[in-house]
Amino acid sequence: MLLSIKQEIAKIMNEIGIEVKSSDIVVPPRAEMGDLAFACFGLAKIAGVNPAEYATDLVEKLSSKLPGVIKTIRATGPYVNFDFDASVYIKGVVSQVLRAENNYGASSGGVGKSLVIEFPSQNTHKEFHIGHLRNACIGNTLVNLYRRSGYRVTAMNYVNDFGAHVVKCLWGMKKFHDGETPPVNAQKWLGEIYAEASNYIKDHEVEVKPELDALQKKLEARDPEVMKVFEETKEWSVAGFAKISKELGIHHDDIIYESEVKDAGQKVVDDLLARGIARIGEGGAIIVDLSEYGLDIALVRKSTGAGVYVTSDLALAEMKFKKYSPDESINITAIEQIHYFKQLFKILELCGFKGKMTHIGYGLVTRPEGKMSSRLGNVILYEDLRSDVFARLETEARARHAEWSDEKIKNNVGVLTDAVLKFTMLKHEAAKNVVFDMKEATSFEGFSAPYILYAVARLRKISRKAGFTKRIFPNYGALTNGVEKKLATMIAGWEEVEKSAFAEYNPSAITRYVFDLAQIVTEFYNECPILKAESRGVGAARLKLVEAAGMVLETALGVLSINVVDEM
RNA sequence: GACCCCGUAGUUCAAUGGAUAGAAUAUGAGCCUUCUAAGUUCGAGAUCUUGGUUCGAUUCCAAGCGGGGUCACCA
Repeated sequence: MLLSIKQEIAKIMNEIGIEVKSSDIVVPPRAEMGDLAFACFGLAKIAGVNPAEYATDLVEKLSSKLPGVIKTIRATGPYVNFDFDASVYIKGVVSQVLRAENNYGASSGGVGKSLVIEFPSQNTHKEFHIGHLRNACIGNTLVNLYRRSGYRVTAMNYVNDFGAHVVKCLWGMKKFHDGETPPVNAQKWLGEIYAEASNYIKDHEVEVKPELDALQKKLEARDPEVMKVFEETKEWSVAGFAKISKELGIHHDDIIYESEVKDAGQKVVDDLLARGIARIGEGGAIIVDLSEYGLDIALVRKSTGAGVYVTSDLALAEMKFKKYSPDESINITAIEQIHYFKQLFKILELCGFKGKMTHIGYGLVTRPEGKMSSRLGNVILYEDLRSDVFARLETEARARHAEWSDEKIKNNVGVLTDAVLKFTMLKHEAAKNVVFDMKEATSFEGFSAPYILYAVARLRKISRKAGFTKRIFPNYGALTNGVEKKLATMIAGWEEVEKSAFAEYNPSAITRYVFDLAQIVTEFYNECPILKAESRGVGAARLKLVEAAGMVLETALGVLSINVVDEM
């Protein structure tokens, strides 16, 4: 509604020869400036008149042509301000949202286009840590955003199951945990062993290197005894990841293992060499010199003949483009790989790949306490974080709801835990670091998931209790509080928030919006009674606003893959 | 050394070439016979420095200072 009003005003202005875009018409910073505003500086300059005069003039030209929803138009200095008829406007917003339901804000810009998005691309035999969690949250949100705008999306996971990390893990298992029975969460156990081994190796590199090299050779030679352990442990990781994916709402359409593309990658390197894109560098290693593009030199094969990360990535890209011919390919990784991806994309471009390739880098996630355990170093495991959050929220919930069954506590707190984790991972722009402060994240105050879910729970409660009002004719004309219009504008703002979050690959725009909306919902909750409204018509109209607000809140949270609860 | 990113209330984050730079926390003072006080109202508090472009710069440009990251055999 808000967007269409802007478009309509822009269209009317275009018709009388004034060149503006709908995005030039904005919601002004303060309510007394009206519901929409247009700044005349630019046009006044072109016309060679002073902006205030231009504004006065424009008001005169437009006043007879405006759509019905605009009650008044006035010049305030160099600005033109538009005021809405609250009744027409609120009714318009509410009916548009309730008609579109969860599709409110979705578009069809991507129909006919396709996209591959690769995340979180964790390794087997290693931990699923807090960084993977952030990766998955960003990935989920982007997948949802692309699908909502009509793209055919292939969510892909590229899992590295073959490399030095596997050797370290298997070595550590033999050295420190030989003969032990793995716990229920064997995936997590492997990750811990990897971290343990990795830390140990760092301090004892010289003495253990021969053992590691020997094990690597055996693995590469597919020694039956080593392969047996490798296959078994890989399966533990894979099964564990599947469980986590389910828990987080990740659905991958395709999972590729590095071992499947490793050999093909070497062929790509041969091809690069044959085409003169790559050449032989120091010590016989194969390199691609990208210094003319300001990207230094990329190593694509070690002097030993072994592949490196980019070797397999090149083959993966080839496979991706061949299989899905995407219009865009997106990779989500930690931000320090930004240079690596610039190199990879440049090499692909030199090979003739034409599709758009995007890398989205995210910043570090840490906890304020710093190191958690000497054995794990700074690694924060997803499972550990999750159970910490769960325990904290469970205490709260039990204190508030002594009558709730264990089952109910478990379900309710489970949803809340998931929401806390996801919201915290997405609250800042991807490229920025996040400090996971337990107290802040699980707090029910401020910029947090519980605050928002609480607002949703309250809205749902009103809807349940006010069922009878549904038969009453809503009296939008009697909504004169001001908060109602404010809420309508915030609800209507979702259309543009979704568009910009999508255009800028920025899930944090959604977390902020959801919080802003929850705040106004809470203000509305306090200011505008429904069950005890001045009249039944007012109550009915407000109930419509409650339903529309709830719909948009749940839609926006849904884009973030966050579920809601009925009660808190 | 080169390249990339960043610098906004005590702290964590927003925003915009334009109206009085928004929130959250922390801090001070209030509000529960009222649809859940896991809430809410009010107060105080910030654009690293110096130049430049502009009618207008926190935003764009340059330099400096400060922080982070990367720069062929690591993933």
